This record gives sequence, structure tokens and C-alpha cells, in this order.
Amino acid sequence: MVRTPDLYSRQLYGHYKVQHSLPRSSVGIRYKPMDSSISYCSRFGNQNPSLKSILASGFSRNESIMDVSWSSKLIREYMDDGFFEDAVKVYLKMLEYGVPVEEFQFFPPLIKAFGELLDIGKVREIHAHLLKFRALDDIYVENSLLGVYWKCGEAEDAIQLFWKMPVKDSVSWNTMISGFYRSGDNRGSLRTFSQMIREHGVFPNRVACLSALSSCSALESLAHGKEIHAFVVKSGFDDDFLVSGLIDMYMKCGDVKNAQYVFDDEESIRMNAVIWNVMINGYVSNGNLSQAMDLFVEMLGTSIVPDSSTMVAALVLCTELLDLAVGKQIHGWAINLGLNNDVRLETALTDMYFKCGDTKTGLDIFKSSRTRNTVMWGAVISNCAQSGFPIEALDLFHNYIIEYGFADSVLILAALRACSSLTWKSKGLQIHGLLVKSGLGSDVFIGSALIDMYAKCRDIESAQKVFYRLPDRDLVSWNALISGYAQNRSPDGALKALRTMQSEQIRPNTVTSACVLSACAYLSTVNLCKEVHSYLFRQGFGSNILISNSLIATYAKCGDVKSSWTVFQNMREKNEVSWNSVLLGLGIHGHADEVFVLFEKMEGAGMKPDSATFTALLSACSHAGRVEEGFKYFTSMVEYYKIEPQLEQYTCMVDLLGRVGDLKQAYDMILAMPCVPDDRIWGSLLAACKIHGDKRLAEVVADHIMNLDPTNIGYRILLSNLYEDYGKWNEATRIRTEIKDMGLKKSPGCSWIEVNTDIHTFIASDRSHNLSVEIYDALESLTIQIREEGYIPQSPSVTLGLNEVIDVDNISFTVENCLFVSRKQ
DNA sequence: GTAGGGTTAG
Repeated sequence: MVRTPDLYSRQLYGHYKVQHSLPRSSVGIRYKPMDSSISYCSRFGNQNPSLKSILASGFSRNESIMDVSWSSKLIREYMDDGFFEDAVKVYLKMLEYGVPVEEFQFFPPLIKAFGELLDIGKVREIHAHLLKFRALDDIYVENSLLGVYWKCGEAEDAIQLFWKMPVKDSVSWNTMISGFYRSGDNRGSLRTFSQMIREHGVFPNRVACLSALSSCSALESLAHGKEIHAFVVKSGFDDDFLVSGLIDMYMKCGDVKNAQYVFDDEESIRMNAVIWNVMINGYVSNGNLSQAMDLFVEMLGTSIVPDSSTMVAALVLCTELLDLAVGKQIHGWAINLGLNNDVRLETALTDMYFKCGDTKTGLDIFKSSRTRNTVMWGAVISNCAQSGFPIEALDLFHNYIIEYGFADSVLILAALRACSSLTWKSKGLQIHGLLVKSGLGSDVFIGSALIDMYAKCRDIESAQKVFYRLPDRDLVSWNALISGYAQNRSPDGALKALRTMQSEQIRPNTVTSACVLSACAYLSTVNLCKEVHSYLFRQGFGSNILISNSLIATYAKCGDVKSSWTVFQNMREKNEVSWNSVLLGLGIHGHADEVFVLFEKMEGAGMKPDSATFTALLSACSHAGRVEEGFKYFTSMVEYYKIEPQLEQYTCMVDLLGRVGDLKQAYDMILAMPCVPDDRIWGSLLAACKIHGDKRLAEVVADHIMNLDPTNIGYRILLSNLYEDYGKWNEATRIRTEIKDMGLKKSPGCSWIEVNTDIHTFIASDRSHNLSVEIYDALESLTIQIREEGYIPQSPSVTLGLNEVIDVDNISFTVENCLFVSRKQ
């Protein structure tokens, strides 16, 4: 069991000095004469009496016989027990005594293991000792140290060491090529690969090709990848790893054809499941979904056993295809193959169920999982946040924090999205605090989500603050800010931000354009809308369906229904949103008959009407006073299309009922509907009460509104006007006094008209315009004309729940406003 | 004794 000291040891014996304790060691190591009583098979560690006894026995230094074999075993025991530091110290001691490095062939693995501790200070210390003892003359030791520096993330140290190496072999080069790749410096990796060949005349072996291929994949550098491919073929390298590496490289570079070529050319190697997996994943990530499915099915027909990665790839494919049925089958197979405890598979399953709409099963898998990790939590929390369960998302997020004490950027993003959709600012603030603590404050993705959260919570100031504190702004963060302004009724802010963004040389994309268009819609500035339109056309977004849909809506809201219609007609491809937008646009301009015809055409085109379609139809009926059709559509929506009416549709119906004076039914409908009434639907009824003079109901309705929103001044004024109409001056005064007492202030409502590029704004009794005399003359004659035609000029009061309630007083009549007239009853 | 080994989940 124990070797007698060999000749070599005997020769060296004279040089050994054992008087020093080991550097920085907690325990001194002494070399001991051979002692057969020591069991080398015992394990050191807590229950390890042998080490202690060895050390405690205090070997007599003078009698010590150095034995390489003995020391080697001691080192090995230390390594096995994870005492790398002690193992290293024994080794260093041996070097100090002059034992040649070659004697310890397991030193390189020791350095490697030591590097796993990722203590760079200790690694550098050892480096110094190795230099001192000239151990770095051994290329194995040097290469190992090189690898350790890369593993510890110390690229600079590795690079320095590498270039100082007097002799570099292919392992040294390959360590550098893969080190650069793994530290994310893919260019450095390829640069080294090329230097090796060109400047040092070292030909790459298959290891070098594999690492370099990985770098090409990461850089999506097809040209370099092809060069390596050619070299691989010329060199006759032929193995599974290179084949999958090549296929992966072609797929990542988007060259599906060449990936297929490699795959088809390697029939003999196709018995390897990984190669199929790489192909399937490649097809999925390149969007070739049907080819991915075909290949998966083909694979099932072979004798190759799909592994968990195959299942994961297939599940990702089902998620993309929203194919729940196949997803469920894969779930079944996974259980049969006993793969269901694989956390990646469980995560892919969870994601698939959520995305395919089966939230319950998704949650069940998560809850019963025994292998949950952060990614799986992320899958569930993000999906809850995105699929209408923001409260559940935040609950889960909270549980995660309790369990793990931290959150990564994916979880924080999901939590912020949940806060956005709930417009729950206090929770959003908490998460903001948490992410600052987690050091994610300067993450540009999170920054954009924060901007969006604050903007949705109507706190544009905080959104601005976050934006201006971002260390880097990209298009997404600019878009978040611009959209924030647009959502917060600050179209000017949106346009100003757009200009600043452009001055920073950041080009708007389709999302920016959609936000700017919504600002245009709010400003009703048709010229600006046209400007954006032509910009989009020049940028080649002309055929973007999202953009065209925004244009249809914006032109209509700006009053240019003709342009809205033109955009719609010119669309090569239309979706449901396009149809809904044009129906809504035509409807708000009173073109009810066109809307009805178009609705038939929409169905004829194979489009499925949804809730928004019916909002558009009912709104058209409201605007045109088409009560009968309104009821018809409402009934068919519920009975034929099986669409549950939402608040929007109820608001349209209340408006319609209000128009025909059926106030009681309108009131009953509000009380009976399953959704919570908001101020708009009550406002609509209140306006109807005013028109039809139902003072009693008006008071009841007003009560509801005041409870909903005690500080809303518009409705108070509407009610006071109503009292005035019926001569109830005391009541009217009471309300006006209430408004004063509550300190409510009203910003004057204004109207505006765009003439050429100028926008002219008017408020009530406004005489500031230089043509005000002419304007008022025109207004007066128009009013007379309207009366003569048998109409009663009516203040624009309440719209159909689609727009803001317009304050009734302080309205000046522009020509546009004259459209708001009601037919004499 | 040193380098490398492919695909895969939010």
C-alpha cells in the first residue's frame, strides 16, 4: 500500500528542510517518514481523526523521509474532501523542497478545482508561488492557471499571462478562444482564432473550431461561420459535436437552408437526438414553425428517443403555434417518459398552458412542482401579469420575495407591468424601491417599464424623473415617455419629446409613430397627422398593419373621415382592428348606413366581430339616433354572437334609450348590468335627463355621480344648469356654492379649429381672435338657420362613453360643434 | 495532468 521511497526521493532527501511552517496555513504540514499505521484511505474532514493524528503526532523532522507518493495521496485526500487550499499548500511545500512539477501530474486538476472556489485573491497568491518555484515552466500548469483566470472572470490576468507564455500550445490558444467566447467577447474570440492561424501558424483543431463556431453563432457572423465550415470539411473533422455546432451556427445566422444542408448531408450522424433538437429549435427560432413540427413528427417515427430537450423544443413550438392539443400530448409523453421532474420541461409546460389560455393547468403545474426555480416563477408571474391576472402576479411576486429575498429583472418587469395594468402606484413605488436596492436601477428595460408604470398611474412627473435619470436611453425608453405624455393628455409633451429624441439621432419606429398619432388624435390636428403619415410612408412603414390602423383611427378623430377611409381602402391586408377602426370612425361622423353595410362586408371578408366591433356599431347608432338598429345589434351581440356586453356597450345603449326618452329603462339597465357603472354612463343618463326634463331622476343620477367622483366639477355644473333650465334658481345656486366651498376650480373648456397649419382656440365669450367679429356674426346666422330648419341648437354635452364628457358651459360654437344638434321632438 | 463538447425553460 505504501511505497518505499524511490531513488528519486532519496536523492532529493538531502535538500528537504522541514523547519518552515507553510505559508498562510492554519495547519503546519510536516513530512513524515513512512508509517504504515496511517490509513490513506480514511477520509479527512470533520470525522477525520487521521489527519489530526498525523499533524498532532509532530513528525520528527530529522527522521522525515520525503515521499512523493505519500504527499500525493495526502493532496488527493484533501482534494476529495474539498480542502483545496490545504492541498495546494502541501503541493507548494513540495515545490519549495525542489520536487519537479512533473512528479505531481494531478496538480493541473488541483489548480482547476481551486479555481472553482472563484477566490481570485487566492488564485493570484498561488500564481506568485508558482512563479517563484518555476512551476510555470510546465505548460500543463500554465494552461490550467490560464483557464482558472478565465473561469474567475479575470480576462485581463488571463490575457497578460497568455502573452507572457514563452511556449503556447494548441490548448493555450483554445483556452483563450473559448475564454473570450464565454466572457461574452466574441470578437476577441474570433480575433484570437485568426491570430493563431495567421501570425503563429497554428492550425485549429476541432476544439478550436467548436469554440470559434460558438462565437460565430453569438455574433451571427455567417461569413466567418462558413469559413470555419469549409475548414472543417477540408480537415475531415467529422463528429456529432461539430455537426450540431455547424447547424446551430447556420440557424443562429438565419441561414436555414445551409443548416438543412448540413443536417441532410450527415445521415449517418442523425441517430443523435441533440442534432435533431438543434434543428427543431433552429426552425422555431427562425419562425419556420410548420417545418419544425414536421421534423418533430419525423423524429417520432425514427428509433431515436426524444429527450427532455426535444420535449422542451416541441413545447416552445406549441406555444408559438398556440396548439394546446399537441402541447397536451407532449405533456402526456413527458409523464410516460418520466421526464416531468425536469424544471425546464415544467417551465416550458407552464408557459405553454398559460399562452394557450389554460391558465388553471399552468398554475397547477407550478404549484405541484418540486423543482421550482427563479425561471419557473418568472414564467408564472409574467404570464399572470400579461394575461389578465395582475393581482395574482403581484401576490406571487410577493411570495417569491419572501422565499428568496431578491428578484431579478424579469420578475421585476412582470411586477411593474402588473402595477401598470392595475394603475396601482403605491405598489409600483414599492417595487421601484426594491429594484433600486437590487442594483437594477440603471437597467434600460426596467427603466422603460417604470416610465410606463408611472405614466399609466397618471404620474407623468415621476415618469419624467425616471427617464432623465436613466444612464442610457434607447428607443424603447423614449417610446415609453412619449406614450406616457400621449396617455396623460399632454400631446404637446409627446411632440416635444419626439423632437428631442430626433435631435439625439434616434429614429422613430412604428411604436413611436402610433404614440404620436394618438397625440394627433387628441389635438385633432389633421395636418400633423398628415405629416406623420407621410413620414411613415417615407420610412417604408406604409404597409404596416398596426400603423395603418392607428392612421384610420387618428384621421377619423381629427375629423378627416375621408382620409381615414382612404387609408382603410388602400390596405393590402386588413385585420379585425382595421375594420373596427373604420366602423368607429364612420360612426362618430354620423355615417350610420355606411357602417351597417360595411359591417356586412366585414363578416363577408371572414372577420369575426368582437366586442370592439359592437362598440363601433352601437356608437354609430347613438351618433345617428338609430335606436331601432341599436337594439337589433345589441340583441344579436348577446344572443347570436354570444358576446357578453361590456360597460362600453351598455353606455351606448343607455345613450340610445336616453335619446328616445326611455329614461326609466336606461336607469334600470344601469342598475341591472353586471359591470360597475362609471361616471360616463351616469353622465350620459344625466344629459338625457336634462334634454327630457326629468328633474327627479336627474337628482338621483347626480347623486350616483357625486358618490363616484365628488370632485368632478363638470357634472356639478351640468346639474346646476339643469336646475336653471327649470327655474330652480335656489338649487342651482346651492350647487354653485358647493363648488366654491369645495374649492373646485374649472379650467375653461375650449374649442379649436385648424386652418391650414394654424390652430385657432376659442373659449366662451372669447373675443381675442382678430376675426372675432366675423366669427360671431357667422355663428349667429348659423344659429338662426338651424332654428329655421327645425332644430334646437344643443350644447355638446355628453358623448358615448368613448370620449371625455365635455363641459357644458364655456362652450363656444365652432362650425364643427354645430354638428351636435338634436332633432326637435 | 491542461483547452472543448453541441440543443433546452420565464
